[in-house]
Amino acid sequence: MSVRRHQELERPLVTVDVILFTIRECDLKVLLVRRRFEPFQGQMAIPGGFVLPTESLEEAAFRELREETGITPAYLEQLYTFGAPRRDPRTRVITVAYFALLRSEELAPVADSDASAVEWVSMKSLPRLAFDHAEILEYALQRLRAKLEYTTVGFQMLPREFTLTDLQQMYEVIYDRPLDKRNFRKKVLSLGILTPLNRQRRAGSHRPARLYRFKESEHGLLKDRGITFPM
Amino acid sequence: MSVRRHQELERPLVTVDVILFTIRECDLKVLLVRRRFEPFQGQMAIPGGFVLPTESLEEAAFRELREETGITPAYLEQLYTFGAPRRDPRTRVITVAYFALLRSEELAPVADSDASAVEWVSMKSLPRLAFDHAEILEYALQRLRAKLEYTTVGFQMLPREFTLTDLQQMYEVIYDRPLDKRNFRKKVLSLGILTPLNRQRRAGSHRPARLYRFKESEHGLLKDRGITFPM
DNA sequence: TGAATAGTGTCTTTCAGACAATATGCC
DNA sequence: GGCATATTGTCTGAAAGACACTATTCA
Repeated sequence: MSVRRHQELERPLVTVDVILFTIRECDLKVLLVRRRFEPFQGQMAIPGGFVLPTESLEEAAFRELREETGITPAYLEQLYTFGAPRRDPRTRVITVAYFALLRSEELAPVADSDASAVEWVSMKSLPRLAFDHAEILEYALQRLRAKLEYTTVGFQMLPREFTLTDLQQMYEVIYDRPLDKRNFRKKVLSLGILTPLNRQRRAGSHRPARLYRFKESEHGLLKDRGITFPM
Repeated sequence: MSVRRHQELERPLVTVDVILFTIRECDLKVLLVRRRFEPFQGQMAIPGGFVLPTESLEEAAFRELREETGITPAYLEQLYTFGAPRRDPRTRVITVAYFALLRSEELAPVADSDASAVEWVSMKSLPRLAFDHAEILEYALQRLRAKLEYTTVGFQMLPREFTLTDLQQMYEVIYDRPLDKRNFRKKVLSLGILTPLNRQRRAGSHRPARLYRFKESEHGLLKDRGITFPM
């Protein structure tokens, strides 16, 4: 069929939503906005907005996140496209969802924008969400867990310098189960993706912990395989 | 921003394209259509079309495939959404690509529809493709290879009854490298997902091969893990 | 010296991967 | 018997997973 014939068809709206995760207070948090208008006024929703005519989908994702929250994520990838006919009660809206990670050190003073109040919400105590956003978030969590098993994207949620305990806690929080400390460290260190630093972090009246850095440059972040948590 | 404010924005067209793979003549084939109109007239393209106002994206994928080729695939999942601003020279078109598998026994007499001639093309000798379809196809092949490693979707491309050699050849063709026969059989049989039949296939002046069936019912096709080819 | 967290090694089991000889059916 | 494909088992090395004690700092 020609494009011409379809110029008159009802064109759907296309939006881009961004699910942004980070680790904070030993907990997995997602960034949500509170809706100021109907429908679903007052409920929380995944930040997002319309795709502009001249930008790519990924550009739209970066822009919306920046506009709504002032944040540029450390990692961003396309998640899935949601297009059930009645997912928005007003009109047909097809949403390309993106999945993003933020370093916990860059939590920034979440600027709340013109249109919405922005909040970090624990994945363990999600409120009722607008539209089909609960489903989208569930899917994003699945993706996060899956990706942690065979890539090193998880490091994008840690501060640049971290302890092995920080790292283990990140996995434990996301998998929601404890890991064996010895096996975890053996595994991580054997991967050769960490640079031990000659500094330590002191945090109370106990032995200080060595700090490490992720060898980012050598690893494509996307194509790297080799991590096979869990244990 | 309200939907209202954006009613006037240039809305993109949204199409659904379906990359349909099967195994045929010991080769991985993809279903393509020859374009009858500009742009890219005469070139081959991935079958697809516009999403109708009341159907879901997945419904659109099934419908387009049926309309253009008369085929209903054994497996279908969303692949990725392509939305670069100039990927269609005429207007902004965002394409939700789907990834589908067909049993080789159901190759059917590919009905060529009103608008296009349909062909099975070897993945080893792809012609120049319309739009960004070469990129989409490359991505689909990556996904197919990845999925074969940790799911059993591959069985959706085999006839219902097959020999272990059939199965091994499928993996070899898709991975484009030979596998060890003994290790392959050991691995596959240990998974317990095959039902050996009391029948054999005779194919020439040599020992006949035992036939097997995939235990489809017990396996969710999507959530099943456990296969870890390659060898 | 007690409290709190950091750091470390062994054993067992499982699985991937290398490798070659025998079995069966048809001509 | 000769040809062509089907079928089968052992060994080795690597990695997963279970498991508990010592080290360091500070109050």
